Amino acid sequence: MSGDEIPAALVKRLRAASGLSEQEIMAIHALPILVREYGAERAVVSEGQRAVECCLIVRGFCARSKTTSEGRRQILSIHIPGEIPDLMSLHLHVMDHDLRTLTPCTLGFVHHEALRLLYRRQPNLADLFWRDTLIDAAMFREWIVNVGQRPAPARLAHVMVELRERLKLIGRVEGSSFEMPLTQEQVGEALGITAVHANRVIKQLRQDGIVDLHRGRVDVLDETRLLELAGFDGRYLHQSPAL
DNA sequence: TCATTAACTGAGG
DNA sequence: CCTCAGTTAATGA
Repeated sequence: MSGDEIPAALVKRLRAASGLSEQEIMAIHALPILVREYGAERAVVSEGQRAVECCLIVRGFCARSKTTSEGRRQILSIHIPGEIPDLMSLHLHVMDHDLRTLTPCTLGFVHHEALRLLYRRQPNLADLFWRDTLIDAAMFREWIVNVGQRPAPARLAHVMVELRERLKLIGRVEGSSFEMPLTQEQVGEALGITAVHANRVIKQLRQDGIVDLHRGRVDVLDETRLLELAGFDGRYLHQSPAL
């Protein structure tokens, strides 16, 4: 990871939300960030822990999840480079869920104090992070509808389309194809189904000629039918600035 | 280790 | 009777 490229995806995302001044970009690049490497399926912060730093994803995919007393794990959200999944720990110090890696990851850690200082010096950035947190909450609402009300194929389709829209912000969609490097076990955890059933659903979408999930990549075969199946309405992502 | 598939089971419409 | 989904187990990449 070369020099000041650590917050590159973060800057891209914030830029997509609204303009960033040179000063604000410099302030982000000046953040003291401690970089650590993680393997796949590693705990970053766990429920009950007291967080003193926030985690910026530099490379790889992470997820927030909770595990029931019976040991069933539900993925609550998937996170991509440029995102700070545990921004809330700045105000809610004790974690109420787990943050873990899905794939091998490069993670950047910023102490809460450094973020507070940034907020004081760049109030516009504080607004942007606040906005980010609200969109995060909107994604949770959509996730609940997804897992609670959609049939499994539509659930998978919806997760795929949302992921694609977010990957677009950091320039990581290539034509009709994008990364979704989850194992079928992890797909099952996201959709609330077993890995075996996740396999059936993936197979069905492939056979129906809608979408192919293969070796951590999604290939969209039929955009129209994918959107229709997902019942996707991107309003909740609040990406279009002029509305 | 992960993905795939079959066979069986039961819930529910 | 049909669809959806969990369990178990075998097998392939």
